Amino acid sequence: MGATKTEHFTNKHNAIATLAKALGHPARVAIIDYLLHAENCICGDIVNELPLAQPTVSQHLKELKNAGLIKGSIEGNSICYCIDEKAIAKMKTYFVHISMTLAKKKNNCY
Amino acid sequence: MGATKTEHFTNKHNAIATLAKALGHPARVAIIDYLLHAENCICGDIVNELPLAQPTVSQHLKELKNAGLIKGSIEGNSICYCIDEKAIAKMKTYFVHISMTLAKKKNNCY
DNA sequence: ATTTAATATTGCAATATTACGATATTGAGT
DNA sequence: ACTCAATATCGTAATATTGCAATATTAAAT
Repeated sequence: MGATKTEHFTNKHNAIATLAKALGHPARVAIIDYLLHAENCICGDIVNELPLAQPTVSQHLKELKNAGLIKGSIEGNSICYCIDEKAIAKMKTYFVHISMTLAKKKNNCY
Repeated sequence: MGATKTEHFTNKHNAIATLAKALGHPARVAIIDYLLHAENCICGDIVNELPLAQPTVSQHLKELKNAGLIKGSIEGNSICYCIDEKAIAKMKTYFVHISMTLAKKKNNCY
C-alpha cells in the first residue's frame, strides 16, 4: 500500500494524471509561467526567480521533463528549456472537452 | 523540509497547482470521467467502477471536493456528486492561454 | 426501535514527494 | 591543464499521499 495502482487504470486516465501531477506543485506552475514569458530560457534565470535552492529547481525541471511538459536542449554551458506544446495541447483538449460535455449535459447538482 | 513552500508562491500559481494536483491521480481522473458521463451520480456506482476499496474512493472524492473540482449534495441516503464547472473553466482558461501565447511566441527549442 | 444500505472517518503501514547540502559533471574561457 | 559557471546527481531528513481494514455515521425501510 501507498503506491498508486497505475496498472488498474486506463492509459488515457494515466496520461492525464501524469501531466496534471507534474503541474501539481506551485514551483512547477511558476516555471511554466516563466518559460512562457521568458525571451531566453536559461535555467540559471529560473533559479533566481524561484524561492528554492538550485538542486530543488533542478529536480522540479526534471519532473516537468519526465512528464513531457517541457523539453531542454543544451546550449553551450547552459540549457534551453521550453514548454512542449503537445502536452499543453493535450490538457487543453481535455478541459475543453469536459467543458463542452458539461454545457450540453445540464448538470444535476445545485 | 519536505513540505511544499506554498507561502512563497503567488495565489495564482498555488490555485492552478491545487487543481492540477487534485487531478494528479488516475483514480481521480476516472472519477471525473465517470461523473461527466453518468446520468445519476450516486457514489456507490463509482466504487463499483473503480478498482479500489470504498474508503479509498471516499478519500479521493474528498480530495476532489476540497480542491473544488466536484461538489456533492445529499440525496436521501446517497450523495449526488458532480463536477464543478467553475474549476474546469479555470483550467480550460489556463491551458487555452498558454496555448495562445505559445502560438504567438515562436518557441525557441528544437 | 432494528436493520440495512450508503458513505465517511480513523488508524496505520507502505511508498512518494519535497527540499537542500554536498558533491559531481560538463563545457567555455584562460 | 586549470578555473569558473551552469546544471545534475546523491544522500537524507521531513512531510505528504495512497490504500485499506475496522469502525462510525446517517437516512430509509421495515
